[in-house]
Amino acid sequence: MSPPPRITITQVAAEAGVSTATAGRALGGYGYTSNEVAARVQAAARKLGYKPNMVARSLVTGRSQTIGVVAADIDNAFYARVLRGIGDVARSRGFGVILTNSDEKLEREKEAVQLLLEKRVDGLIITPCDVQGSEHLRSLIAGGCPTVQIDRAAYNLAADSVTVDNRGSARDAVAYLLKAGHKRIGIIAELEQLESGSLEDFVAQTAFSPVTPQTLYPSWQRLLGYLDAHRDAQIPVQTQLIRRVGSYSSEAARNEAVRLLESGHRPTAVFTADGTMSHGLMQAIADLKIKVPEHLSVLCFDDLDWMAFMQPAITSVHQPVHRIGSMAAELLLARIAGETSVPKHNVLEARLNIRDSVGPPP
Amino acid sequence: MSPPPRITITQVAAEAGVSTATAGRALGGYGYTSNEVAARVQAAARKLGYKPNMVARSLVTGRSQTIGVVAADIDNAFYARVLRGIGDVARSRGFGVILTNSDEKLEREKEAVQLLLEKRVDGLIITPCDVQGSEHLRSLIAGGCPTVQIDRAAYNLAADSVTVDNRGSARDAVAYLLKAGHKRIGIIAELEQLESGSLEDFVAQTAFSPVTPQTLYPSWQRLLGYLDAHRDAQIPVQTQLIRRVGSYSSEAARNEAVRLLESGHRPTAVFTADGTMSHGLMQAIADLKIKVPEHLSVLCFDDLDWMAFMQPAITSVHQPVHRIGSMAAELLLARIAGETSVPKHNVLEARLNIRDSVGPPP
DNA sequence: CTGAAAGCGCTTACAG
DNA sequence: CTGAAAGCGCTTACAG
Repeated sequence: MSPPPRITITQVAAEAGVSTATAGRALGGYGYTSNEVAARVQAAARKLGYKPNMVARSLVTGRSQTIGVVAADIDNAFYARVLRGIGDVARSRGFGVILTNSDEKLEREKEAVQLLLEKRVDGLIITPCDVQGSEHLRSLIAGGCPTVQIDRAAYNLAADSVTVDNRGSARDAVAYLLKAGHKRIGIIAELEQLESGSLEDFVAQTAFSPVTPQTLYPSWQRLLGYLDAHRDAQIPVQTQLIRRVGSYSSEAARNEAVRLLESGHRPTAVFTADGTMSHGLMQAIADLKIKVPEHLSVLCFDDLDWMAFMQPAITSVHQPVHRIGSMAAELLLARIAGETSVPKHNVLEARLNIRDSVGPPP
Repeated sequence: MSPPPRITITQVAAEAGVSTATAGRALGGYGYTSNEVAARVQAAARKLGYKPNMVARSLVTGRSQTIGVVAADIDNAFYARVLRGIGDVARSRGFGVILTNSDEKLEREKEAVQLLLEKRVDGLIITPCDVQGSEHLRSLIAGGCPTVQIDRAAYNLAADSVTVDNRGSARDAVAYLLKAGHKRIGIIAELEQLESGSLEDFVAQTAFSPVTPQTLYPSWQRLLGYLDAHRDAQIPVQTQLIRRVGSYSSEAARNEAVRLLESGHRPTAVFTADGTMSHGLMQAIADLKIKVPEHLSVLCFDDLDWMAFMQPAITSVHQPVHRIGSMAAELLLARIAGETSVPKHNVLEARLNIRDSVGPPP
């Protein structure tokens, strides 16, 4: 009933009649061993049911064969799929994955990074929840911990990143709606933090000078694409059609969407800037019993083709989410293995998934 | 540019002018220290930027403050949410979580368990992919590793489990459809493995003797509930309405649903036994342009209220998925802390989420 | 309350 | 190719 004592390499060595050093070499895949001795040691290990203790190995080698992940929220389908990509790569390379959630809270993120550091991960993949205040990330990297950012890239941080072309894909999506004849296109997006100035300032300012998108969060970058498309088509932007939800909450998005659709300025089409916003819009449409696309055209950022199951079908922008994860993991493992080229910002293309459902304005 | 050397407790001790033992006591939260010394050590630690090395601590204490999770597929919303529950509890108790995927493959599951064992997790939470052939789990537990099963419980395994009342909730759901007047109710479920005998045998057999549900997979248990409801209502079961998809694939479910809905025996209502099957059915309904509930009533097992956004709304069975995860984690942590009562099979209730959409048969 | 010593289970130079 | 010794960074008895 009591847990049987674990077998150590010392016991295997004794059983095989060799030193622990030799047993280690025969079992651990390092150093040289004669075939004869190796076989004897392996037989002894099998006989005793020896399992290596990676904790001890980590202590001496200084490497844990583990990567840490700080996701915003694993219960969000985007991160779930990203994690799948990470996990697939990690498994194939014999690495473990430690998962934490930040909930977009800086405090949580710091705690998570702290935990991962104490557990001595060999590197980490993170969704920085604040692209400005990333002092702890800076010191992390200064401390020599390989780090890959995902979905966002903190300003001025010398770390790799894997993101999607937010601005370009949003531009394409909105251009598609404009081309179908829509002139009043709503946008529902998170758009929480802005370094300074109001939304109106932001819109006015970008009409003249191109903003550096590096400093912006994905939702702001997607808004930029929305503005780009309007400028290209020479259609004026109406700020009351731009709706800031303020958080990644489908409930909040639903409320904001209802307000937009019930306002006196009801758009003829709506663009949602991420899967959560899309979720909220769908609820609002169901609440208000609006027919798509007869009464309203919809173009969703739809990470996982959820919306594809909706009746009627809607047009969507599809991100290569699994690829984001696998690419980040591959990059990180390369860094861990000693790849020392300068940090790269990898931007993946999103795909506009045309269906039969963007109609002309009613 | 080179990674600055890590600070160890030895250096902190030197800086504070005490022994490493004392420094450890002041920093590690064990043993006694005078306030004066503790303060001096903490000051030294802060000054040098000391971060404890949990790997070293683990080696000596034999505990890693980490739990391992073997999920079938983190990209499945069910597991993503379960993992959220696990992660929330783990974080609040200072534990890390190592995640692995088995993809319902026994080989993968074994590798995953092996990895977790080598990393010396303090316990693990697992979705056994085979409720019969669980020899490796048996030896795991014999080895003294606290283990909690989730979603399924392997036959005759002396380990805790957290599952939902599959049979009861399916019975209630199907009874609801029967009460609305439906007599031809299709069921779409995974129903892959069966110990022995055909589906027909299974149905015939349960008409007389109650099967022990412990030995069954969730999808079979839900089929049992389907059969229960029919027996209670004295409505004969038609086996051609029972569709075995054979895997947790929404694509396969879609094909099977199309076949069911295009067959000469088209049902007036369909019950889907899990989120993936529900997904597939929705696609089939869109493919065939079937109107719900005018042409077909639908009752879905809908873990995450995905279906709730569908137009029109459908009735669903909602599982307490986050709770499954948090409960499993709490149970596991209690075991790790030394709780030694006999293993418990915890069965959570699923909630029938009535909407306005189950109509009478057309 | 504090320190010297031993030890957790491995790997790593260093001799041979 | 193999072994004796030292050491990774902590914690744990054991004295004092």
